[in-house]
Amino acid sequence: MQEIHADNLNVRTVRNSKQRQAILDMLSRQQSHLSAEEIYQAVKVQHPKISLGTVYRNLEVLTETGQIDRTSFADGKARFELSLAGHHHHLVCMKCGDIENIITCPMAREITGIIESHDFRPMHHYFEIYGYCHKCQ
Amino acid sequence: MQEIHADNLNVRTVRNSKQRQAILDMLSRQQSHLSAEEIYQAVKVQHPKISLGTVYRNLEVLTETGQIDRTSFADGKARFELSLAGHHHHLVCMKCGDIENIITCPMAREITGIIESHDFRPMHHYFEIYGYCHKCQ
DNA sequence: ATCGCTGCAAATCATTTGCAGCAGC
DNA sequence: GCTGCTGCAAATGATTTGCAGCGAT
Repeated sequence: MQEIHADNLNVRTVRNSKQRQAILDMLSRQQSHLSAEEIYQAVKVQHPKISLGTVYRNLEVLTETGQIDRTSFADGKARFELSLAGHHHHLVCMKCGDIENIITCPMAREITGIIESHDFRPMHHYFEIYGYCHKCQ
Repeated sequence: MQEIHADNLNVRTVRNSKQRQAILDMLSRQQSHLSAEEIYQAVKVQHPKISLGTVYRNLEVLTETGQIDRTSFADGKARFELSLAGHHHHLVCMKCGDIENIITCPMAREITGIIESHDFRPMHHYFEIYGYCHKCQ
């Protein structure tokens, strides 16, 4: 019988695995925002036996540990990128699908004031702008 | 042989149907943002034979004609509401799931300026704030 | 009489999950 | 050795689509 310490209550140890490392390496070489399927295809080149399920499970762990960011887009797909960039928002091209980051954030004093006047406690937010990039106008 | 006028090139006539009207009626009695499944369940009360496929097809037509607005939320589900409210954004409660509209829009001069300096032509945008509503804090 | 719209069922797409064996620590 | 992680395959959930008949104009 194992003793119960605070340390092993609700604590899941996260191990390293070649697959998780491969996903992370791949995303650091990548500038763009990739869907789970795209990540799967790219990692498969070096790791032919990796499964899409494993990719999804790792994307979730990496999101929880804050190493990557997940964003849901209007097409109903989530896309992922390294967290390095810090907090930012997206310009999504409706023609070529390209996604560019902008570091400007709308959560300014004026807007947080309005939100709090609704008795709402904001935790996070999404701000995605859809339109046409310089190549596609 | 039918003559070809500009009027019937690429123009799809939209007819009225009891099902479409029922969906619209239902949404006007409703204040909240409903998923396709919720709309289906609600309309089924008066229209027991309506199918979920019909609901989806009508939601698409009504969105295209601008009578309703569709928004994709982070849970991967789209939700719908009458267009009456005009342009607005959402406060989404992460506990009870309630969605409140705010008419404040972050697309101010400062931000559109930054976007255009990226050579990007914005068409529309989403701004959703996730957090806790007054009941759930 | 068109042809858009319907119900039904099957198909598709993104994502999740059960399971038995393998692999970090 | 414990237990998290994997590949595989099947399950789930949201949404779409093929089809033959019905209904609005």
